[in-house]
Amino acid sequence: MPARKGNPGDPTTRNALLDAAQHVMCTEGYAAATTRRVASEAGVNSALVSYYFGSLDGMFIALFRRGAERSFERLGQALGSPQPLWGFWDLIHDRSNSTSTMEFIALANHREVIRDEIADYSRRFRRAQLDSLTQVLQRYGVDPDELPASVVILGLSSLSRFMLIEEAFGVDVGHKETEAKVEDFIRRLEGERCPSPT
Amino acid sequence: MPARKGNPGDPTTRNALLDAAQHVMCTEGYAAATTRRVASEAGVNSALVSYYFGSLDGMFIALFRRGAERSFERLGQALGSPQPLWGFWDLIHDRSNSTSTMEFIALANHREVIRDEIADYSRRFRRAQLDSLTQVLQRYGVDPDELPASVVILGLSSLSRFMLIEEAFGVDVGHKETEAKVEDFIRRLEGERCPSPT
DNA sequence: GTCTATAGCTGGATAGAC
DNA sequence: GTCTATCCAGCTATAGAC
Repeated sequence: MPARKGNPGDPTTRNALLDAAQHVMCTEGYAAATTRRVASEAGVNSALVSYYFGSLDGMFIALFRRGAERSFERLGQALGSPQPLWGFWDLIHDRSNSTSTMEFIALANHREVIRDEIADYSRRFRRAQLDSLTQVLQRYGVDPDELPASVVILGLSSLSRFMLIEEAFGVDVGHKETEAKVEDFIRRLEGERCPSPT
Repeated sequence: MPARKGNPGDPTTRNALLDAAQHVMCTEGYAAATTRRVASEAGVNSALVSYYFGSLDGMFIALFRRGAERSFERLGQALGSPQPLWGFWDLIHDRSNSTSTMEFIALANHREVIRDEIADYSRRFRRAQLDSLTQVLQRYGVDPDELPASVVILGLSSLSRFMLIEEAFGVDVGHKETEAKVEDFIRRLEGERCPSPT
């Protein structure tokens, strides 16, 4: 189950390295996440990246997995809440995940191990979404021929990611209207958004 | 109007360099598009990258602009055709542009000049889409309060890009159904897709 | 225009001291 | 566990020959 090789070591330092890697990656792009840069951001020596993760690839995979596990947990919570559609929309519409996802996609373009990792995770994630939202929509009386759960999932996910990317560039033409339409749609099925009691 | 600096030089070599850059970028990621790698792919010496574009950034900008100009032309053709919605959908659903767009977005994350370039272009592109599709939808009798042109544009663009990215990873759960729904939507407004006479 | 050569960096990974 | 020191590879950009 380890990313590749590397030592168990001190989880504090290990996490500090992953935190640093995430930060550098999101603010300056994956190419800036070098061993030296990440280690210096974490306040430790660059040799520790090899020690903990075996290689840079190992570090990226460990980072991706950590994020994926967190996302998967949050997906479960969102879909199990009293307002699964609102929960889902809020989850994928979370800005903090978007940048890092984009970087991993670009990274995957030329690192095979990363690509495989993301593909696996995406399928698992999508399956969970489909299983859950199929039941939810049925409960709401939505005709699955008229509007399949897969279309709802892909529609919400893609709109959310697209707008987040554009906003990162300072482009937001038409976003207000589109967001309003999405929220109208959810509201019709699930009622007004209630603040989560957590 | 030049990207930055650089010499006019031989347009054949210049284009060969841009072609090579595009190829390397799409197949191995932007980080692989180094002066040496690109020049060697183009069959010339790496010093020519500096000669033609002044710097690597200059090369990326020149490459982006070349692609943007082509896309802008094609957008005009698509939106001016007898079936603007089909034309638009086919244009954005073109696989060959998707990879390169993704790389530029990632690149922009840590190269300011690239980010500015993309932001400018995106706004211009969106404006043209909005101006044109607003009229088209009106002609089709679509109520702009019910379904604003901006929502149609963002919806189609985001779905298309999202699915193309996923397919690049070998993930296509739910794509068939979603594509079918999109095409139903266009068909209702614009009729069966007619093969372009060109 | 296109080349060779090179200066000056920065990178990943590892050996070995502590 | 964490460090220093180091090897070697690869990069950008430029000077100058042809």
